[in-house]
Amino acid sequence: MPQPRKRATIREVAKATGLSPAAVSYALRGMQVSEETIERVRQAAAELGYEADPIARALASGRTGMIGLLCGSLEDLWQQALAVGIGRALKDNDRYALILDAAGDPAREHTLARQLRDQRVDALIVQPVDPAAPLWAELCEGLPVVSIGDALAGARAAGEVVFDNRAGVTLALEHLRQRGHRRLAVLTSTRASTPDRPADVHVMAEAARLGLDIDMVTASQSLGPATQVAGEMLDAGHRAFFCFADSIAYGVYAASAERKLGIPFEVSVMGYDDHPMSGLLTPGLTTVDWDIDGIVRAAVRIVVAAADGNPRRRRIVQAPQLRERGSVG
Amino acid sequence: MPQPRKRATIREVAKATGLSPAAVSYALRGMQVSEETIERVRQAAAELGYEADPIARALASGRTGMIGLLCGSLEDLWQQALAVGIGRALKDNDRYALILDAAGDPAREHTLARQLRDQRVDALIVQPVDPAAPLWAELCEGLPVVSIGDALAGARAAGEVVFDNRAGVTLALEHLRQRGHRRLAVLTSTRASTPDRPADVHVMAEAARLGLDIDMVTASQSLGPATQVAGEMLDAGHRAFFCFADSIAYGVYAASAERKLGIPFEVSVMGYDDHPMSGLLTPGLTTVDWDIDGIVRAAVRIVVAAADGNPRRRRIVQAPQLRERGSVG
DNA sequence: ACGGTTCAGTGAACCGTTTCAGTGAACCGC
DNA sequence: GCGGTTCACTGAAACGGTTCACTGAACCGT
Repeated sequence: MPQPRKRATIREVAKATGLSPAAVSYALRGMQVSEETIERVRQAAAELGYEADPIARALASGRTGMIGLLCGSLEDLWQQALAVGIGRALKDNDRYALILDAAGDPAREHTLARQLRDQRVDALIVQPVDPAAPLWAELCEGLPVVSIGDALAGARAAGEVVFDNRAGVTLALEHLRQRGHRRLAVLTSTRASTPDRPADVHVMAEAARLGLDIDMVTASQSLGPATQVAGEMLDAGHRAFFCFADSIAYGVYAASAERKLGIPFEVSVMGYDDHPMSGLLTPGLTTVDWDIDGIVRAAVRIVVAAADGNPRRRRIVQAPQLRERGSVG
Repeated sequence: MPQPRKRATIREVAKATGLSPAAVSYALRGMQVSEETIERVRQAAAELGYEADPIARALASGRTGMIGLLCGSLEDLWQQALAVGIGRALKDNDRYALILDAAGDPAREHTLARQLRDQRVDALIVQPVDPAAPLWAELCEGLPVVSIGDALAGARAAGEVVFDNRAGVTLALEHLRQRGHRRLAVLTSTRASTPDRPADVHVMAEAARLGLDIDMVTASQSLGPATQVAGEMLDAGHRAFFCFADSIAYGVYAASAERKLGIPFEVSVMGYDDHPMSGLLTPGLTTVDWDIDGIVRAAVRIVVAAADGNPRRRRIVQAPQLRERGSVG
């Protein structure tokens, strides 16, 4: 397709200043040239409306200045908030994010992760759907990867902001047990949709330890499907829910309302994440809070350092906090 | 940075098959070559693990297969939902989206829009913060642009999914008036933060027509700041709100709760958008529904056609619908 | 058997940068 | 005033594809 007005190239700037393209390239990045020449080049570039072509730059240099963000499942409101937060924080670091959505699908995660690498992102933040995939080891050599949520198995990640899901699950289940619930419906998320499902394993182990009788089923984090699944569990007689994402818990609210069942007197619900909307519901959703701002800050700090070539390999473990609001009777 | 295992290039595939690089390039895209050769090239490519480098491809051909999505303000839950929806719909069309967030800032919108063009996106979907910016005219020649929300002034857009904001505003204000409210606090969004603010103009005109006394102020769509602004208006004695985004209305809920003011008996709220969460609140948020699925479908259909080189220039006007749920007393 | 079309494939230019190796010239201490 | 650095800059080769203009062979009807 013919661009109507052709853009100025570096060669034209070179011609205009009587320098070589190489000198212009250096000047615009402030390397190896005299202050005076830099100024001259800047001026000429401004006059010609020249701006370096990011694609050509990426091809030649192998870097883009962008940071890839691969989300596990953007249906989830909490993950949406995380993505937006990371995007904003990166912007404050004069970087920008390429946001992609794996939609809870390991195969798609695989494809998109490679795609981001091929796009020459300087670093990658990933909230892995399948943290055990061999893919990560391959990616980690040659690209700094920061994982959020679960640690990447067998891969040298540049950083990790790990959720202590074991503690989070314990917190949630103990709370439910303390309130007298012995039989639970557990709605897990696509966030942990891999065969081994580390989070699910914790749930089963903890449930066993606490003597709880659980009925586990996977639910999507979008409201419609979550409501559907929650409804089925209600109809099956369940009255106490542990949802592995606040977004899923919202489905329990919706399904309960449809059936004229009141929360917390007839139905009890626990969430996981603490999305801002959870505090607005009536009653507020009791949930496990992961301090989203802290996660954003930590991940961005690590990833920006890594993208700049700073090798500090950090592992941050995020501690959960019970946020009691009244949805558990 | 040295890539540990170098990727195979097209020249290696050429060598392996005894063909020229050009022939391989054609073969992999199924042009001008015999079936037999195509098969041979495919096989060799698979064996070598060859995959075309998207950056080099973009530089040479000027296309990437990606579609840019420039959101007005991703703080807004509704716009988040829109972005996710568009991302998923594009995926179903074997395309993928590059999502960027203008954060309600026209200057940033300007920068990011050019950045997307420079990234060689095949087409652009934009939810303009400043639909009157001269930028759009410049972008539209050489790149198919589809706008959502407002039409782009003075630009030959490839398509438009326009919200009939005049009708939406009328619907909202008439509803409030009918319920007996004469004095309103209007919380507009950064979505319309340009000097002329077409949406704001509608509000003032309609308010004048209906004899309403309005007090208009801009609020951010994130919960914290929105709550802050709503609180100030409550403290100033306002008891009836028209919010130009459901996300802002959530702030009214929060601020009212803080002050122990009940909705709808002591405070009335109208939203604008209809985000799924609005139906979950108690009481449900009365709002103006824009049929987000329809918008997604329309925008994606147009943009995919445009990216494929199909020139049909469509303008779709979205009609609003009152979704009455009980937040207006 | 002949000019004219197709067909399958080639060679080289090109896309717009970056970067490596090198080149004078100026400058350094002694 | 001489070897050695540093400085400011240049030329050309990447980077990894696509595409334009051709070419030789096969095939066509007559």
